[in-house]
Amino acid sequence: MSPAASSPSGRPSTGGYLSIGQVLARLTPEFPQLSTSKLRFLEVQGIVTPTRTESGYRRFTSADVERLRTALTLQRDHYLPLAVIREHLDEQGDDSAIVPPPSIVPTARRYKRSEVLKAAGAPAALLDDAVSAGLLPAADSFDDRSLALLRSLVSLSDHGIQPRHLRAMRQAAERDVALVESALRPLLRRPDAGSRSKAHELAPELLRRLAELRAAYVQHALDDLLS
Amino acid sequence: MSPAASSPSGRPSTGGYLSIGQVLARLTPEFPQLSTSKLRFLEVQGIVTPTRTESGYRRFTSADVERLRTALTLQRDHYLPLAVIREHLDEQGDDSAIVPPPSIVPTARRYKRSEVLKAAGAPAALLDDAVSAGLLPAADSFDDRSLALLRSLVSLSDHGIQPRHLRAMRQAAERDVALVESALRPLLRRPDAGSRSKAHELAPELLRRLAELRAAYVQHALDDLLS
DNA sequence: TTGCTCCTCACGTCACGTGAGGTGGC
DNA sequence: TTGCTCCTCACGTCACGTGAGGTGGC
Repeated sequence: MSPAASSPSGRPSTGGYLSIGQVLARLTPEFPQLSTSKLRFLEVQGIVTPTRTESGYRRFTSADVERLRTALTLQRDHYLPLAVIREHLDEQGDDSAIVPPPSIVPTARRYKRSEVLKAAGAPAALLDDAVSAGLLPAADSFDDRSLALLRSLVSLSDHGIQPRHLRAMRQAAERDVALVESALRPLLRRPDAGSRSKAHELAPELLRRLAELRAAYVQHALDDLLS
Repeated sequence: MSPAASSPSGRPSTGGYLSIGQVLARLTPEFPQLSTSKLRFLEVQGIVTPTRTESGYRRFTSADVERLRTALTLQRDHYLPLAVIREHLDEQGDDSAIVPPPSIVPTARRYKRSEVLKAAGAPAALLDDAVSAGLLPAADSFDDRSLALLRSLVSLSDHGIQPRHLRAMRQAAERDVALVESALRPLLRRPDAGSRSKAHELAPELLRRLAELRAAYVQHALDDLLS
C-alpha cells in the first residue's frame, strides 16, 4: 500500500518491512502498555502472522500494524478476549480494517420485566418513569446494563432524588453530544466511508474527554460543598 | 456507627452487616465486572477481612465496602497490582475512611508550568483558560491528574471544542452538586459529627450514581447520532 | 570486535473463573 | 421440604513477564 517510507529516525526499514522494535515504536504512543513480549504473544495467538527474514527476524507490514491497532483497541475499549478478537479479524477481509466497531456485548444475560424489578429492588413506577425519561428501552427484556442503571435510580430515589429531577441533566447530556456533533460535522458530511468511520472513532473519544473535564468540575464543587 | 437501617427493598440486613451478595449489589453499578468470586479473591489478597457468622458466612461492614470501592478504583484507574493497593490501604488508618477521596497519585510526580505545557503539548493560553475556568489550580506546580486534564483540553481544542464551549457544562455540573446538596441538606444541617460524616460518605456516592445515569443518556444520544 | 536488536523456550505470575460437593436460613 | 444463598477447595485459564542462553547485523 504505502511506499516504503524511510523513517526519519532509526534504522532505514528493509524493503518496507518493520522490525518488532519499530512496530513497538509506532504503537506505544497510542498503547503505552505495549511490549515486545506482548507483540510476540499476539503472534502466538494468531492476531498477526508476520513473515520472517532468513535469520528468523519478524518482518511486519503496515497492514499488520493496522491489525494490531484494531486488536489492541478492541481489547482496551471492549474488553474482548483475544480469541474473539482474532475471529472477528478473520471474518472481516483485509479490506475492512475500517468497518466500525462490532459492539458485541459478551455477557448477554437477559431479564424479564418482573426479574429486573426484583433484582434491582425497584417499584414498578420507577421503571416506568425511567422508560418514559428515555433512560431505559421500552422493552420487556433487559440486560445487565439496564439492571445497573435501575439500581442507581433506586439508590437516588431512596435519598429523595427522583427521575423528574433528572430532566435538566438529560438536556445537558444531549448538549454535550450536540457539541461533539458540531465538532465532527465536517467529517460526518463527507460521503466517503473513511471519514465516516473516523467520526465514529472520534465521537466516543471526545465524549470521554468531556466526561473527564466534567468530573473535575464536579470534584471542585464537591470540595466546596464539604469544606 | 450508623443505625441498622432496614433497606426498603431486599432482605433485612442482620445487624448492619452485609452479605457477599449485598456487597455485590452495591458495587456492581459502579463496577459491572465484579463477581462473588472476585470478592472472595480480594479477601484472600487481604484487601478486606470481613468477620464471619457462626456458620461461616462473610459479614461485610460499610467500611469494608468503602475499602473495596477504593481498591477497585485504584485497580481500574491506576492499573495498580493488588499487593500495592493493599499496602496503600494499610498505611492509611481506619480513621481515613471518611477523609474525602484519597487522591493519591501513587507516582506523585510534579510538573512545573513549563513542564506541564510541554508534556501536554499545550499552548500557554489554553492553560490560562483552564485555570480561569476553575478546571486547574492556579499554582505553578501540577500533578499527573492536571496533566491528563490538560491533555484532554488539547485534544478537544484540536477538534474545535474550546474552553469557552465548556461553560454550560460547568454550570450543569454545579447543578448536579446542588441537587445532591439539597438531598443531603437535612444531614448537613444537623450539628452532630455522625450526620456530617454520613453526608460526606453519601455525597460522592450519589454523584457517582448521577454520573452513571448521565453516561446512559450520553450513550443513547450518541447511538442516535451515529446510526 | 563491540553493542544492539532480535530469537526461542521454559517457567512464573497475576487475577481471576469454574465446577464439585456440601451446608445454612426463611 | 424447597429454593436460594452461601461455603471451601482444587483446578483451569487468560494474558502476559522474566530470564537463560544464543545468534544476527551494521
